Amino acid sequence: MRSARSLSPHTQARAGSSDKREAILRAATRVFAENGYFNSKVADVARVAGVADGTVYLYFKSKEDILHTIFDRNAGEAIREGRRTLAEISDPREKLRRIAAQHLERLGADRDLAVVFQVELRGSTKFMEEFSAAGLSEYIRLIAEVVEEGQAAGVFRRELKPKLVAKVLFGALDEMATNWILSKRRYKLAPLADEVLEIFFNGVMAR
Amino acid sequence: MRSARSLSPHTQARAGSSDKREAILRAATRVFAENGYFNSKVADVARVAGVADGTVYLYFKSKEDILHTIFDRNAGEAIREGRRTLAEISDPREKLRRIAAQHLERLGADRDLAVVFQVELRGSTKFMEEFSAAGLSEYIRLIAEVVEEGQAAGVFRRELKPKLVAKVLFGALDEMATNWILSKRRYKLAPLADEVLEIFFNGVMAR
DNA sequence: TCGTGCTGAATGGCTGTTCATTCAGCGAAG
DNA sequence: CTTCGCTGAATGAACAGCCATTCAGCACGA
Repeated sequence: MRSARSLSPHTQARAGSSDKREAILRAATRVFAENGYFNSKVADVARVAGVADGTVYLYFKSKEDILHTIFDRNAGEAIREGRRTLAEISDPREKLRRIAAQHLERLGADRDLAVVFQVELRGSTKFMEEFSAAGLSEYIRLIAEVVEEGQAAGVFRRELKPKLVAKVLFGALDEMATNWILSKRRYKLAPLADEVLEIFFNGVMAR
Repeated sequence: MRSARSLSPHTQARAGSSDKREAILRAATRVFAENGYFNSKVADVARVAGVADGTVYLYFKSKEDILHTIFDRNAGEAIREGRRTLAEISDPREKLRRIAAQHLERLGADRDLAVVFQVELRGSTKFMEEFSAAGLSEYIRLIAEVVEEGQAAGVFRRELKPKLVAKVLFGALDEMATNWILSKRRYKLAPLADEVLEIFFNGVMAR
């Protein structure tokens, strides 16, 4: 049922119902991040969320549905934010700078969520494919469009393939995020965006 | 072919024993690639390898041990090959070119193995950490050393951090590999090395 | 009293691992 | 050359524990 939430009109129930769903999602993100999706038990998620095992199934179809929801929510929001940002800027170089910064800021702001995105969602070709089809390819397209725009404007080299350029940038940022997660040393992720872009824009060759 | 029956009557042991082990590793690579590590049953691996379930445990301690062995073998060989190649070349730029080419050639040569490396081994922080500690960090170091060398020689920009430069290159190559796996369209992976390097060396900005 | 959200013990299927058993092939003895 | 134990690699049915999912009932507000 889609609207399992519509409770009594004048109570604060609105918050109650939604609360549990949110609690489960938050708990699942933490539990999946800590133990890995396949090693996580639904019972663990329920315990951390402070609800009974069965309650999880009042809000989600299955364990996998929880993972999907975590992905959909955050990927959707990220792409929406990206488009919004692009609309406000005209310089292609600056557009890429903002996209990269947002990318790393978002992941750097929530380590558990970052782990789920960088690690757990990639743990099987099945997830990878869905995940790739759902959000990743659109994200790459977003970047590639900015590259084309820059090429048209003459700021980016015209002989490069936009899609490939986009993947290179994404791959570099992705690697920063994965390294950050695995690193014992705690450092800020977001500032790396500029360092990556410096290489991406100007290359490593000495002039 | 399976024909590798016991060769000569007196030298059977080595080859025979090794055969089964190899068969299991090959089968596991395929099964893990197809179904994902966590969704693969030991029984499936055994069936594909043409041995009984129990036989798997004569050669491996556990299901996880199989995955580890697949990783150790191939990562070890890749790093050894990398070092060998570096020893034969002096130009840092050419060194990176060869490393990148080998990286993509190796993965492009065996799709199942590539899936295991790009997807299955990253499916949990536990694997990721071991995997990172075991081979990845050494590989990054290998690249970073070449970068330092290039900086000392004045061919690469001295203001860039070698480790970070290495990660950017690795990330870009890694992304090429992952995309290649997920792509329905069949294309050659290895040629992308030069396209990635063109961006990596010279950047995307128009002169 | 009803209705509703929630509970958590019970269920049932699944799968990694074990181990009692089989048997091919070997060397020794005749 | 033939016979005969013996060895240990290989087998695969059975085990044991795990865990996603269900559902009969509970508590509580209206």
